[in-house]
Amino acid sequence: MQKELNKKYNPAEFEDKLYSEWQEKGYFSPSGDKTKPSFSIVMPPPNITGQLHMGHALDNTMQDILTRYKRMCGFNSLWLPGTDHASIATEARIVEAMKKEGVTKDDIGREGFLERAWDWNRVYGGRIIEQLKKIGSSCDWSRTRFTLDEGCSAAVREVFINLYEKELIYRGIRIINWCPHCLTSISDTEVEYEDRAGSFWHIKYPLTDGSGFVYLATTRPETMLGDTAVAVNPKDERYKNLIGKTVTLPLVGRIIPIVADDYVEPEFGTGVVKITPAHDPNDFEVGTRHNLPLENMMTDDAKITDNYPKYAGMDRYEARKAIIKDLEDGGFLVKTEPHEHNVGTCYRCDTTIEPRASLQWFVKMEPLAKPAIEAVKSGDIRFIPERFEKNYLHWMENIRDWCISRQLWWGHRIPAFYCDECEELLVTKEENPTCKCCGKPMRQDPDTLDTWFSSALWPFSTLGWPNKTEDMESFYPTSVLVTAYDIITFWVSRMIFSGLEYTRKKPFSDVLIHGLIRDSQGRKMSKSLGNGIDPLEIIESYGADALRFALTTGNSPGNDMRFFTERVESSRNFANKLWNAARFIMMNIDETASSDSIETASLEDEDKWLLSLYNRLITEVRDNIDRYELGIAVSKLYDFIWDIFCDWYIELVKGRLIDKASKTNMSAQNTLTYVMSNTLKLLHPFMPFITEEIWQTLPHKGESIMISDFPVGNKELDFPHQEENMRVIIDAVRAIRNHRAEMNVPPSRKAKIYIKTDKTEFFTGKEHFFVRLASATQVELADKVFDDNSIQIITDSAEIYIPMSDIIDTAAEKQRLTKELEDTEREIERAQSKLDNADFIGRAPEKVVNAERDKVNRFGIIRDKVKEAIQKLQ
RNA sequence: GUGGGUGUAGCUCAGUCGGUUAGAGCACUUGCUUGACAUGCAAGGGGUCGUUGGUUCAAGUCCAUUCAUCCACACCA
Repeated sequence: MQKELNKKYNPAEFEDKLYSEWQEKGYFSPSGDKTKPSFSIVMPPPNITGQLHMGHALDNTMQDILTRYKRMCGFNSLWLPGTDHASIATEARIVEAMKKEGVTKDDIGREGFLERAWDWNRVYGGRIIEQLKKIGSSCDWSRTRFTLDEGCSAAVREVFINLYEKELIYRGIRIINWCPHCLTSISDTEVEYEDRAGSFWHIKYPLTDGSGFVYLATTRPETMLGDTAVAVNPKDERYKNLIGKTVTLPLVGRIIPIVADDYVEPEFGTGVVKITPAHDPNDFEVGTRHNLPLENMMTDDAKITDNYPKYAGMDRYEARKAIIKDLEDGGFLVKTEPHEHNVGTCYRCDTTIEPRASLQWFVKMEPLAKPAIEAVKSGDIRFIPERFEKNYLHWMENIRDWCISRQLWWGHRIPAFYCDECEELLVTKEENPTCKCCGKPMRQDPDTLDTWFSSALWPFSTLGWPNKTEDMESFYPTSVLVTAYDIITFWVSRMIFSGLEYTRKKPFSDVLIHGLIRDSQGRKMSKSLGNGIDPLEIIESYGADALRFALTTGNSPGNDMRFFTERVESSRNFANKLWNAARFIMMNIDETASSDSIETASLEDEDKWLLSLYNRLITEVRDNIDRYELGIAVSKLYDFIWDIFCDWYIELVKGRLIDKASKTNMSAQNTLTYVMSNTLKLLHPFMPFITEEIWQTLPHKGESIMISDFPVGNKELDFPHQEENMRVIIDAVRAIRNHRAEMNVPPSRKAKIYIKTDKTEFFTGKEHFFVRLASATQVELADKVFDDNSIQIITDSAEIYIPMSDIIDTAAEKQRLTKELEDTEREIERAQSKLDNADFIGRAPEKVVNAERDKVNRFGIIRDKVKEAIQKLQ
């Protein structure tokens, strides 16, 4: 034997060791065999700010299962890892850290800041990669990428310039979401809305001609400083005469027009709206239609500008109070009522965002969205589960232009240059361009790009695009993208339109969506709640295999899952079971036992039965994984290994194994070894470590289970007759155990059994099973009626008599038999009513009809025998 | 407001193309120092598949209705 398994299953002893062995041997890299089909996954790059959390653990476990499976199936397989610079999140963390040192961005300047950021990446970017290795991720680390590395940056510049030339990127003044804390614009997807209690302030603006007032209401009175009009609906009879007049803005004194616009709903509020084009997206639209000036009344950090000396420097909420007070004092405040409304907040820092007109770069979305919608509608790109297509399509179909410029330093700098002399704008790959008209050096745009701009290119920028690389050739489009549903709009949709636009190909064929891992009460795991469970701690206590198994079992695509430590425990117990089964095998086989083939000619029925079930398992597991039904695949493996292999097969053959002299000893050894070894292969994608450790210990050919061939279904291992035979035997054993348990007969109390059956061929030579598994002392087969003085156990294939009349309670036995008779009759009735139905006979498939006939027959036999048994008792 | 999910055993969840008597883990009851494993073995109890209707030979599964619950998107100043 190669080596022995430790008596105790202790994953910590071998998981890290095996991982480094795999890595050293280069198993994680693609085979490079071009004659084989390719399989590729790009890993959703974790942020360099991050620690591995349960979501990562699930996401990467799923990717690892698929990759290991495909690799074993012979595919030229690549799982490409990497990290994301996470522009805004990382910058915020660094600024925070600097604050503790009393340093600001301005103190150290752009260069100094970027130095710190790269240092940060060196420290924390590597950390998460080490954590990913802990869960067994078999990705090709030699291809590890970073969204801000040389290649990704080149791809970003290429795309930016290309889109600019196609006029799909433009620079302009639009309303954007401004975070006054992060001091940058953010995109619509990065805004989160929450309900907040607020007020509705009703105020009146005097008409300039002194003929009265217009009454309106607002939730943000401080923005009145930026009002450049008041609007009414053109169809609103009440206000028709006001259109074209002007009002004088209270507190400010500015004279502003009353305009007519359909946007105003007469039914809502007073039907009059104050228009603040620089601070509200809808007002901005109205302003554009009516050529209204933009009056920006706030600074970057949401304070009132110097244009309004009375309020200058006040924070927006302070200013609100002051303005309300002044309005009240001036008699302009009519009333205040409570009002709940949705407030947009920054997804990174939770600060209330400020809609703000600002000069930014945008991607024109409509032309890009069209093909992206088509690709999904046509089925070229498939979501699993399908329902997420709707989410995606809904978002794509209502998409607005994407604000991509950020007032941050950590990220891809926008490759646009300005000449301060002649206002020339140049978008170029050059690093220090000069102005075309005046020859002077140009100034680069200080802004960087939205972090998702580079993530959108991830499936191909990581493979070497825009260069025509071998990796692009072999692995693009990628096979499947695995991610959680909360990131479909942020990322998946942007990869789809980017891939289609720049590479003219879809970035991936399948999008496998999983849910979130919640805590045991169903809450999202979050830092603020402190309810997160650290996957690394779980691995330490239970092993990575147990964690992976727990995350996969009972999980189905798209659905959230609660995390219970008990579940990990039961997964660990399963690993322990497998470990001990392997130990048992090791103790009972010789060196000649073989794992790579099986000679079926000399096998016993129970061996063939096991092989037949194992063979079916192969097809089912393959089928389930191919359909991304990982949870189903894994539970089939669990059932087979625990119930079939351990609880039945091993128990069935113990006798043959112990008796080394028996003629059937060797065939039991071979079957055990063969099925165990190959079942390990089926399980390997799910539990890579324990399967490798055991496989290495068993007789095997080849270096590693990781690079062995995934089993293929084999017709020669189908043994329907033996399956039926063993079913009959197992049924009989169960029936005996059941009766004995119900009558509280301890296993130590052995008894003789007599079997009366038509199917003697099923029972002949199987007597020893009853001795071993059903507490029998002696088994007698005979086609005769046995003494009344015994209990009678009835299955569809036999009547079993156990002479124990002295210990049974006749009344209880009669009651039990009566209940059994009733149950049986109910089942017969149910099946018979189907068979009596001409439609059923006519329309149901023959197989189904025969199954029902068979049922009636089987239960009919049982019924008659039970009846007989009851009579005998009387 | 629009769209979507979920509702199955005490708890957490599976349930593939509509087709045997609806499953698992945990929990529970009973028995077992059976030579791999008490992280175990055997036996068992526990379900009107949220409600009501419909389609079908056949519904946990498909359709409609309604209740509960969760989420996404969009928002009226």
